[in-house]
Amino acid sequence: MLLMVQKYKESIYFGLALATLFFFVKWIEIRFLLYSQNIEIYIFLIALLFTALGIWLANKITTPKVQTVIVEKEIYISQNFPFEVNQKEIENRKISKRELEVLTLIADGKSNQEIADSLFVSIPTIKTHITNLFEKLDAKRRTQAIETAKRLQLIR
Amino acid sequence: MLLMVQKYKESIYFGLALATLFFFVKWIEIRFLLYSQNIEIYIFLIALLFTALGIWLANKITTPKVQTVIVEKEIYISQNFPFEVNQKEIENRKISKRELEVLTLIADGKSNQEIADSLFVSIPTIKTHITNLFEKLDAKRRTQAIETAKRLQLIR
DNA sequence: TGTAAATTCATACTAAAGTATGAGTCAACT
DNA sequence: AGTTGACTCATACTTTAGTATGAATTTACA
Repeated sequence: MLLMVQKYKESIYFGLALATLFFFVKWIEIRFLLYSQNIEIYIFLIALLFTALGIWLANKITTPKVQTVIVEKEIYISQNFPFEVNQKEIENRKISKRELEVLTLIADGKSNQEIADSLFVSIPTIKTHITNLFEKLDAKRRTQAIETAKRLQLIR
Repeated sequence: MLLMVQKYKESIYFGLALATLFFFVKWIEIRFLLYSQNIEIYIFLIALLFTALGIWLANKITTPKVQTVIVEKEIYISQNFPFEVNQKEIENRKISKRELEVLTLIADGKSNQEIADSLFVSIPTIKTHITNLFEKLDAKRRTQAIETAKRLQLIR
């Protein structure tokens, strides 16, 4: 929407510039046609003028290339008092509710058997959840998953 | 140095384009002067052509506009402020220096292999340490050992 | 109503963790 | 010099964890 307004604006500029230059051109035309019949010089001057106009236009119109600079901002976490679950991170990593439950139980030091019993599901189910968790947390082991999850404030 | 070569190159481009367009212009001139005496249309076409040339040239010559966008990437660092090792508990449970090292690495999510590599000892040695740790921490698994150790403030 | 995501389960397998037992080395202490 | 505790290593074994693959079911949602 804004982009269209921008382009429209540039068109107006172009129109105005064209009009202004046309009058200027007319003036030159009169002078040259009066003093000289050398049409080539006349054309050359117009060419120069409109080349300049084109360059000016191009600089006006062209959208700047976007260079993204990533600045790493360190966020220090005080683990104790104001504990708040990093919901954003959980959503970003698409960790489901069930997976989060499993993750919490892993961090409590529970075995797969114990987790399965707690959630009234089978061990293969727990294993599937854990495998998916490892993927989402870039972890290779449950201990690593715990470390990452706590660092990211996904769990207490 | 290279920039001058670059500019020189662009000048050649400009010259060639100018020459080419001049011949083109001549051709249009002949056609239009033959079929029409309307000099305004002729000028308008030239204006358009050289505006286009200008735009093309500008894109060739000018250094691209760069808009720098700074994106802050959040890095979470658990800087647990008032952390103090519960030395008394460590002594009570007779956890040795080496065992504490191993415990810390376990909590970092390291595998036995990685821990062994870090401490320049063999895997069986690490296993022995861990077995002793489990005894001293009343833990059955490394995850449980982590949970207990953190709860007792033995490690960060 | 179809479809995508979440949840569940299974089987078969490999890899890693954990257990049990025994033993050697070394430094500190008596 | 002998004892003790910490640290080391090994071998053999069991158990648990983790991987791969496929599939059924439920649920939320356009």
